[in-house]
Amino acid sequence: MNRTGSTKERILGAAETLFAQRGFDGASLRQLTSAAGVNLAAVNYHFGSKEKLVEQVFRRRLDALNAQRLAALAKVADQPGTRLEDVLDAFIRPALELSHDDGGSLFMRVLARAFAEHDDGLRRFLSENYGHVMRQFTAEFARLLPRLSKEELYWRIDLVTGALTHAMSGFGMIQRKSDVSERAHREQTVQHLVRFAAAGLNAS
Amino acid sequence: MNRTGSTKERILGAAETLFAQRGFDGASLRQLTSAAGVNLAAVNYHFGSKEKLVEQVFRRRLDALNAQRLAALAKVADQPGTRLEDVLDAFIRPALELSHDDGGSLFMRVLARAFAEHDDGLRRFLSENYGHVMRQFTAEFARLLPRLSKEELYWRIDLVTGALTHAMSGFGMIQRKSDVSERAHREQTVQHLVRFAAAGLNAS
DNA sequence: CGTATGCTCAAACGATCGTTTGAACGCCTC
DNA sequence: GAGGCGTTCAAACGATCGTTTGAGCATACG
Repeated sequence: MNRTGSTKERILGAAETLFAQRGFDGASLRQLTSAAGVNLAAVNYHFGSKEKLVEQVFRRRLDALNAQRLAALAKVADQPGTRLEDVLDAFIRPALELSHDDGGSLFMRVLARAFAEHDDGLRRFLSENYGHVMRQFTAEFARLLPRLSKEELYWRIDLVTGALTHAMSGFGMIQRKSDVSERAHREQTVQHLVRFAAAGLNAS
Repeated sequence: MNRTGSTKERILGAAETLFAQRGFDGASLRQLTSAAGVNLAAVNYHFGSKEKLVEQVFRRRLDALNAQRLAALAKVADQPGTRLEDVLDAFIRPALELSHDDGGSLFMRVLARAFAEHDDGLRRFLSENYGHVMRQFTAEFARLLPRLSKEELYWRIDLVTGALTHAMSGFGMIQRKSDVSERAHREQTVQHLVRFAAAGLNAS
């Protein structure tokens, strides 16, 4: 039972953890408020409904993630010397850093769940609020891979996204060894992903 | 309301559809039995519980899928002329053919959900029943990619699995165009995936 | 014909769900 | 000190959940 921060922050933290562990349906408001150390009614008082709480859980992390992604992209986009790996790094690294923040790795599982849920309302929310980020990255990929048709490019970006989501959300078999620092492990992960994705995007 | 087949088959079909659409928690037995055109109590009578029904939904598709995968692998494994693309084809094509069968594409969404759920019981079930398939493919990949360390190989197979799951479960932006037959579209999809995955596995 | 057996049915069980309510509380301002 | 305001609280709301029950039905076998 978490006792630090405001009621809203405690709820958001507990929601992230429990949504990751049990899913949006599986985590009840009673479990959630109990873990947060707040009253059951606090969720509806502060957020209006469970659904709006889900939105705020996303907003808190994704606003920061996509700001970092766009800042990293801005440094390499439309530059003459930019390599494919640089753009991929701008796309991948902020996500991995988030997933190693406090509770951030749990959030990546929440995100993966959201993809799997296929919930139209949630997809619309994600598309409306963060679609422009994917569009900017796609434009830069198109610049660096001019020989790919638009359809082929979409396909491959989609496959990269799948590999990314899968890896970041903890599906993977790979675990950090005890003799490797977390920083070093994250760096290895970024490089594995960038190398794999660059090769895939560049294929034949 | 489906009226074809036995009660058990009708339940399995409706369960697959509703689990894909609403998730394991989100789909209630009342919705499910109503869609199947059977009595509410039929699920507990024929399957024992909702959880065991979930298991049977998996078993029905995965038994066939993995048998096809192993048969395809057996034709190319341990052969001198085998290319990486041949093994990937054996891994990818049966899954895509399943996902274009009647209701099969829904099942791939169920499978993606199961991954996202991180449910330990379900993961143990999948590992116990179908882990040997992944081990056989991994051994063949290791034979064809001798320069990769074991850790690197695991990493890349994991990323391939992520791209595969993502693509097959309908997350993708790519839709079949009306002037392309389903057979042709599936063939294109297989080739996109195999090319992307082969390049990724072979990276630097 | 009588009676097992396999299955289906409507009805109900207790539990848990998201949400709402109205009283009580702490704190600031007047 | 009185009153307003944002917040928290226990309690209850109706709805829906997975599961169980026992009667009723059909078919098969002696």
